[in-house]
Amino acid sequence: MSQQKSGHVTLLDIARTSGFSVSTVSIVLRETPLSLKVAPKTRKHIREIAKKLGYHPDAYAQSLRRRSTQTIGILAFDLSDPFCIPVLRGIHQRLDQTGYLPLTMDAQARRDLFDNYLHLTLQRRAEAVIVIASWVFEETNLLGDVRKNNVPIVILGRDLTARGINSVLVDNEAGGALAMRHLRELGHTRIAVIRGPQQMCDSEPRWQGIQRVAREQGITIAPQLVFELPALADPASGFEGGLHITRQMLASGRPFTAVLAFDDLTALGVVRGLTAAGIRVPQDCSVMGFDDILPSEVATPSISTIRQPLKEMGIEVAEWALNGIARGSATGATRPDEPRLHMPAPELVVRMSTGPAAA
Amino acid sequence: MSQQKSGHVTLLDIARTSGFSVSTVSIVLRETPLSLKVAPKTRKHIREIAKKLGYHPDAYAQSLRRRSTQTIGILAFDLSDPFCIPVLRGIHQRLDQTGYLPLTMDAQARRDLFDNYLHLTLQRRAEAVIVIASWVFEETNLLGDVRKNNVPIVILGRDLTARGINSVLVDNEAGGALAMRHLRELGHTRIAVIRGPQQMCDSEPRWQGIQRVAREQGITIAPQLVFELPALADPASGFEGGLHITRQMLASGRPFTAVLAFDDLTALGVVRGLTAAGIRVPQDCSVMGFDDILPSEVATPSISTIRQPLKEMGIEVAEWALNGIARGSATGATRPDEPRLHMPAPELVVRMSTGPAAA
DNA sequence: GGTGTATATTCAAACGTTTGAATAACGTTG
DNA sequence: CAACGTTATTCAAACGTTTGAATATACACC
Repeated sequence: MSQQKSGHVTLLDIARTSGFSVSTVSIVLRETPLSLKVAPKTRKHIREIAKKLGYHPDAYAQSLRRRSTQTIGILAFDLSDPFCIPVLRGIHQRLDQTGYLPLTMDAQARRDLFDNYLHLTLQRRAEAVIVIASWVFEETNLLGDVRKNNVPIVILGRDLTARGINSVLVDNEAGGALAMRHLRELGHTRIAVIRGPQQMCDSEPRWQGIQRVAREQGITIAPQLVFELPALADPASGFEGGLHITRQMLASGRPFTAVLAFDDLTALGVVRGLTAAGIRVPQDCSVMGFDDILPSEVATPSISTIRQPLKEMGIEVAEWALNGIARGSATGATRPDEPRLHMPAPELVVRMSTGPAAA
Repeated sequence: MSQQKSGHVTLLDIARTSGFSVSTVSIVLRETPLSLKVAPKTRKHIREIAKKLGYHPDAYAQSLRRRSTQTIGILAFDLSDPFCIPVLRGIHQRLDQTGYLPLTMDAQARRDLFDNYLHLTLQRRAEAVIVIASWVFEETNLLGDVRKNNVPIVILGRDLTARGINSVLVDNEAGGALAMRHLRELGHTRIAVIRGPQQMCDSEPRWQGIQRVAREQGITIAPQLVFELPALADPASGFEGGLHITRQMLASGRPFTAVLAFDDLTALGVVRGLTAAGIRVPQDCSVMGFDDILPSEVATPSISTIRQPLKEMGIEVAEWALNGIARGSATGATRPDEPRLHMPAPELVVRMSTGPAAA
């Protein structure tokens, strides 16, 4: 049998077994133009041996030689956030057609891991970096090393165009507006709002959208019915937050017929709180979420929500990364274009948790 | 400025900038024993230049030279299956201490992608492969090439010891028994069971556990109240299945006070079906799930379920992978030990969806 | 002044590939 | 038969890194 040193089958193993040189073997297996000039019999022979030995070209050696790793680093801020998976799906879909391999890393909402993985990404010579950061994302010295090694970078979930980074994120203002308009059309006027945590960049624009529609529709949102989630790193904490705030709302005694929650998990917490108090959803009170994650769909009542086109956003961001790579190699240096911003419109998903305002 | 060819900062760049040789720079940056003999002034100087230039060692060149990639391939059958994330977390946790980088790939429940990624894993010279395959996982020619390249392989979610592969999976028999015993202790005797799809390896042992406890407790499960989910690739299809089967159950008119569902999504489908028919959970009918995924926790009523120690299983499987690597390098060839099987006990999680049997 | 030792730095080979240039073998042609 | 074209295969350098062996310098010792 072949006498490999590394335990892996190499071109040399095939060369020795077949009696041809390493070059010939490479040419045949890579199907270089030159391989057309190799006798068909030889080609067949070499390919058979490669298959029999279970040969797989060494991506490391190939990359070193070709000076391209065919890799794109994907840095997810927290994979357990249901937000991430559809985005990844979109990225994969776009990348699968290209031969680029996504190198996915999960920072688990930890700043130290995030920085760590960023270094790893550079070490692994990813040709571009995609950052998925829906949740808290303290500024890091991203720009420094990534720029120095002129690796194109794109971010999904935050607007960092101010830092010169191409960004894709949902149009949160439009989303807030969509949610508010839906409740208004159902006849609700006394609407409680649970805003997102201050630190989260999504919070403010959603609130702006809500207020805009309120103004347009000539209704006022009582300040006593506006609440704010506490800042917590754990994305699942929204549920507890929603539950807790609902208890407060009910205790205050102030009447309302609908709750507009910051996200789906918060909305699910609200449903729990209302149900515990004997208030039926949606007959007695409507509840509105944001994000459209799996639990909203399978809960009973299912949650009406605002859907982000996550998959499409993933495709878009992958496209940008590929563009960045293409541009980089074409000009030799990424010229500092005006950074681009893409804010796709979200979509209203009407389910069971919203209904006409009670008389 | 440095005149790199590849766009990346290399040792050569640092050497030229600092006036020392590539070797010296490498020795200093790698902090080899030899580096103790390099003048402190020189060391400092070199390190500063490296930092200033934003140098990151090229993992590809390193791996080639060191003949070790410090990479473990993780092949998830479907990342959107909530089952996967906690497992990944466990794997990460164990691996983070070791310097090994998990190379995670999502086969999206597609056979072709799975095979594809397996090849990629070998090309990328992963030193071990972890397969996470909770859902359908048709036999592939895994064994062939992976074995030929003597890469240790471990699987989580199926028992493949018969094929000589170390396997970790929850004790499904015990889980089924746990669920059944819980319902029995609440006084239920007329229990409907929704079995998993035939093709899924978890289905049979769970069913065995259920039957064992039924026998022990001297109750019989009416064959008319035993249903089976259809085989579908989409892990989220359990919800539809549960809903559909519930409608059948109700239509049949046969009385029952509890439903033991194959998994959580199925249970959520059952709740939807029952609620739609005006049957209250758990007052009129209890519902039991299996898996403990996020939706079960945040739905109202939350779902009583059987929790798999997914994170611990991830840690275990990572441990085995590391062992496999250590052993391989020690002996030069993996000797065909008796493959190991680890079946951790699951845990009962009592929530809101189960209660005393109605009189 | 030759030999030895400690200190500081560099040489050069190797890892597995790819690929432009070189070579060999074999007609064909002038 | 020498010069040339094809055709089929191999040489050798390079990618960026690591590292055992080699070298160079200084400094003492007998």
